[in-house]
Amino acid sequence: MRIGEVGNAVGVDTPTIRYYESVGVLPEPERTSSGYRTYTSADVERLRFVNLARSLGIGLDDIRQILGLRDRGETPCRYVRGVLDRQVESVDERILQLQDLSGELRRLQGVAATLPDIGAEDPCVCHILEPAAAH
Amino acid sequence: MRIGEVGNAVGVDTPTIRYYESVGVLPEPERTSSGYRTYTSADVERLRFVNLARSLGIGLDDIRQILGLRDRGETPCRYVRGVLDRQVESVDERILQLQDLSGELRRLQGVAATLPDIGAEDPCVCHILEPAAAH
DNA sequence: CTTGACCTTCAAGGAACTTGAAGGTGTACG
DNA sequence: CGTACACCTTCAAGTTCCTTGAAGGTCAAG
Repeated sequence: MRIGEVGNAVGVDTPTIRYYESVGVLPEPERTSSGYRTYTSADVERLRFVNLARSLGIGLDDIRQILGLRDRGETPCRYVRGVLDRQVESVDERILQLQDLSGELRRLQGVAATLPDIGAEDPCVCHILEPAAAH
Repeated sequence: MRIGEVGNAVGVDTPTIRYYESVGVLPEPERTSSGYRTYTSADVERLRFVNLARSLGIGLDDIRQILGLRDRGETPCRYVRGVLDRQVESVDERILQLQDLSGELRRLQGVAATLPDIGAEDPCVCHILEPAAAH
């Protein structure tokens, strides 16, 4: 299988596959005599795993760790549990931050709807945003 | 006022202030004879505005636009409204994505809690994550 | 006169790709 | 046989918004 087919099969574009290889998340594949990369079905599964883990927001460093443990015949389960715990925590924190942000932005939209445009002679940058600083 | 005082007053560290200057969001300030940057209270207000807008997730390009309009005596209100609309949309979309992600991660935590560690002879990378691909 | 806090510049790093340039390969069609 | 055309190669640089580090100048206090 060539790189484009693999990409289509898994849903990852070709520069990204080469990038994963360059950072050591995927191994260097065999090549045809003309230099094209050729992949086995095991490679495809590995990429599928990487893609899944990325979609869960797991970083390439953690993925490399998990795969490395597995390659050395070890069981990455404990490590994976730790990664999941950290991940849930940071995602939930990020959600709270964004909910605050969304509320504030909507409040400002409301302000913007009732306010006229400021005049050119007005010294403040923006009547919409600046009262927000009063917080 | 020197750069450190300005940073303390607004809550932005000094490399970041220099960075804002380097990308054209803040103007080049006056210097003392020995080369230290000196800021006016107008500069401080401008930085305060930049910091507020950043905390709303508004990008430096948009901020530069808003400030540029203002500097040319124009009223950035219409532009600001557009930025706000785009921002609300993208933040809300991001929240939905993260909520999905959080649910999936919690589901996997549950799976991980009931599963034993895989054995070293097991061919799959991870019993915790891989069933997630069945989605 | 030295210590220490503060300032300067320039360069590189970080996360995870994305984009672009310049060029080789493989195959189907006329 | 030639030539489109899709696909592949490598290397380098760009993206976003800073952060960190190195190497060194300035200034007030003790």
